[in-house]
Amino acid sequence: MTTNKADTLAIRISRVLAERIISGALEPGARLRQDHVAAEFGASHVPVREAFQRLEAQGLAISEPRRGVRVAAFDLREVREVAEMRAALEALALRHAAPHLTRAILDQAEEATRAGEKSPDVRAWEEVNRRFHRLILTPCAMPRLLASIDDLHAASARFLFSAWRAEWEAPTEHDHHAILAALRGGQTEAAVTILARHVQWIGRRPVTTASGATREAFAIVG
Amino acid sequence: MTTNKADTLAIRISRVLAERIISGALEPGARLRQDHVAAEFGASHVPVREAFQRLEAQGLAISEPRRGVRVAAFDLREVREVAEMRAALEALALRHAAPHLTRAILDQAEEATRAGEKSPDVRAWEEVNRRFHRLILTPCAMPRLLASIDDLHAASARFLFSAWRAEWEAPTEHDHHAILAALRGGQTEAAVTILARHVQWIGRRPVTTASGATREAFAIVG
DNA sequence: CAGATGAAAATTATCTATAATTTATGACGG
DNA sequence: CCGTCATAAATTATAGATAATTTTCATCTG
Repeated sequence: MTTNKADTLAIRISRVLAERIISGALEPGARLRQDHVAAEFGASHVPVREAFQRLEAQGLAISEPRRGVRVAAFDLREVREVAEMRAALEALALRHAAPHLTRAILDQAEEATRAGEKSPDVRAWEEVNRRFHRLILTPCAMPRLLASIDDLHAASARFLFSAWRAEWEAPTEHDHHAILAALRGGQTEAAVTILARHVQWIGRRPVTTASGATREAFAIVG
Repeated sequence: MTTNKADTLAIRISRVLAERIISGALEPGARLRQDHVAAEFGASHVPVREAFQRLEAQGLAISEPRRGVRVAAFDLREVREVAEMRAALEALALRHAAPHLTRAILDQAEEATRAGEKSPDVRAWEEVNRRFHRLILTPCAMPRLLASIDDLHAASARFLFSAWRAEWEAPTEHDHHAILAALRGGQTEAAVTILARHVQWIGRRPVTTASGATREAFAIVG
C-alpha cells in the first residue's frame, strides 16, 4: 500500500479511501462528497470522481447517478456472497496454480502461516493471510481471475475488521497447514476441497462492539 | 442498450464504446484517445475519461497511467480464463437459483432456447443466449455475483463475434435443453454439471478472417 | 556511412478552475 | 396538513493550463 509516485492522483486517493472503508474508518452508508475529499487532499474534484469510480468497481462504494456516492453497505447476505465467490474462484485458481508450485513457494506460504499464528492484531493477521493466499494462487497466471480474487479479499477484510474491532487472539491455522500438506503430497484436489471449505467457513463468535455491548458476530476466517 | 436520458454522459459514452469493442469495430490494441472520442460525442474529455475507467473495470480496456488507454487484447489464454471463471461462477449461481426457479421461468428459458436455434446471425444468437443464462441465474439474488457474470459474458461475446465474423449457422442447443430438463426434474447438481461443461466448451471451427484467409479459430458456444 | 545519442517539438494525458444542471431543503400559501 | 415555489448544496460538464511522454530530427561516435 505504498504511495507510488508514478501512480496517478486518482489512484492514490482511491487507495487511501479504500483503506479507510476497509478499516471501518468510513462507515457503511456514509456519503462520500467530492468537494470535501478534494479539499482534504488539496486537489480538485475530477481525480476524486475517478477515485470514486474505482471504489465502485471494487464494490466498496455504490453511486447513484446525480445523487452522489456512498460507502457500500454490507449485510450478512453480502458477506456470504463474497465468501462463496471467493471459494469458487480460489478453487479454480488453485487447480491451475498447483502444477507450478515450487518447494520454495510452499515454504514461503508455510512461513506466512506461522506469522499468522503469531499476529498481534487483526490487521497484521489479515496481511499475512492475504500473502498466504496470494502465494499459492499467483502461479495460476490468470490475471483477470487474480484481480477478481483480490477485490473479494478486500471485501472480506472489511467485514473482518468490523467483527474483531477490539479483542483478538491469533488463530491456529489448521486449514492452511492442511492445504500445504496436501499440495506437498501432490494431492491437488484435496487441497482445493480444503481451500474452498476454508474460505467459506463462517464462524460464530461473541464480539464486543464499540458501544460495549456483546453481540453475535459472524466472521470469515480465511 | 437503450440510451437512458437519466444516465450520466459518461455512462452513455461507455456503453457505446463497449458496444464497439464487443462487436469488434474497435480492434484489440487500438488506442482510445480521449480528445478524439470527446470530439465525436461533442463532449468534453472528463466524462470520456470516466467512460474509459468503466471500460477498464469491465475488462474491455486497459490503461497505463499517463500513457493512455487501449482496447484490451485477448488471446486464447484470456478466452479460456474467462470461460473457466464463467463456469465456476455460473455453477455457483445456478445452485442458489435452482430452489427459486418457477415453471414460468423455465418456460421462458425454453422459449429463449428455441429462439436461439432460429437465430439468423451471431448477434441475435448472443442476445437470446444471454437471456437464457440470465433467466435461470437471476433468481439466486446475489447481485455482486450476477454483475461479475455479466462482465464475463461481455468478454465472451467479444470473442464470439470475432470468431464468427461472416458465416453463421444456428446451433442446436443440446445443452440448454438438457439443463432445463434436469432443472424441471429437480436434479440441480446434474444441471450445474452440464452448465459448467457447457460454458467451458470450446469448439474448434474453421473461420474466414476479415483478410480472407482461413484459419483455426476457437469459440465458446455458451 | 550506419547507428546511437540527445535535445526540441508535438501530442497526449492529467489536473485545476469555473459554469451549468440537478437534487435536496425549507418556507409560504392554500 | 399538503402542495408549490424559492433557495441552497452537491453533482455533472466545460474549458483552459500544466506536466509527462512520444516522436522527430539533427548531431555525434565508431
